[in-house]
Amino acid sequence: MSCNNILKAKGYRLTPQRRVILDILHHEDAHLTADALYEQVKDKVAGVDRSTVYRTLDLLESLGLVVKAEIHGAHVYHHSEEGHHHHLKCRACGKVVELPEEALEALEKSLLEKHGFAADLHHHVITGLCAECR
Amino acid sequence: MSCNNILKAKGYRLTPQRRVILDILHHEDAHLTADALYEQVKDKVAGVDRSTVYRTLDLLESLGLVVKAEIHGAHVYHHSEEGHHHHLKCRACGKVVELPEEALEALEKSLLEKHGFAADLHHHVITGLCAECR
DNA sequence: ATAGTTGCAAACGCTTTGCACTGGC
DNA sequence: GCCAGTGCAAAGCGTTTGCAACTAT
Repeated sequence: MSCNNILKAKGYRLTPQRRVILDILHHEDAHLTADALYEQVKDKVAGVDRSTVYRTLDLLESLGLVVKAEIHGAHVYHHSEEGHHHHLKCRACGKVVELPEEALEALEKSLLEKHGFAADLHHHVITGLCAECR
Repeated sequence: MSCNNILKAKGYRLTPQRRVILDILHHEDAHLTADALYEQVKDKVAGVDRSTVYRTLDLLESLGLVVKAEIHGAHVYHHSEEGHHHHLKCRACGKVVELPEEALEALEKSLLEKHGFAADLHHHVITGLCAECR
């Protein structure tokens, strides 16, 4: 089911602003900050307000359509359809490398077995130095 | 060498404010927010300002005497003498469980071998559900 | 003496809020 | 027509800054 239909099915309205925000999030691979998203929305919908972007992101996150993560104190948003994965962020060059979900499965399992802790390791960001910057 | 001496050795002054802040950080096991630290400092030094707490934390962090971490968008500070460790934070009850450094060593090693990525896994926070809240 | 350090007050950046108006359903 | 959703403006929060006064060395 498309995001649009999920919204409707839950009784939320499909406004032009939400349409555009969903559209951008789907065509954008990067992890957008609220501000970067606002800058793009602004070009397509005249007069949008930042608060609308924030409110929409909150809504989409609560519906599980968007994932919110944190990279160095900055909040980044990402649509959640493409399967879970993780990120390696280089603290020197800033490059972000994708990491498949399997990379953290062993850790997830051991935390559950040894500590009874069900970790949310679905969209994790790990900082460090990449191969080129070491 | 004590923190006090490290400060002096680098040409920084040992003011009453810094003395108190260092004292609290050493006698406090928890991870303090800047605000929580300020509240404690306030009781010992009349008229301290928040900016002094922030400036001192920045200084101590830059000297490596204090570690700054992030839990759900809140910055927490922690003195760095007690060896590296990690945290499991329960998203339901908020409880924070300590995790020994070894728990992430296997992951660190595999990231280095498979991706050439030297991860900063020294004070990591993992969110999830603890044993009681699952 | 003199640079490092402080308190004050003001500004900051990001995010949230209250409100009356608008527009999707 | 109803009520969810919007733009606007203002406030909120944690943090940073410029500056004149102070003080540890």
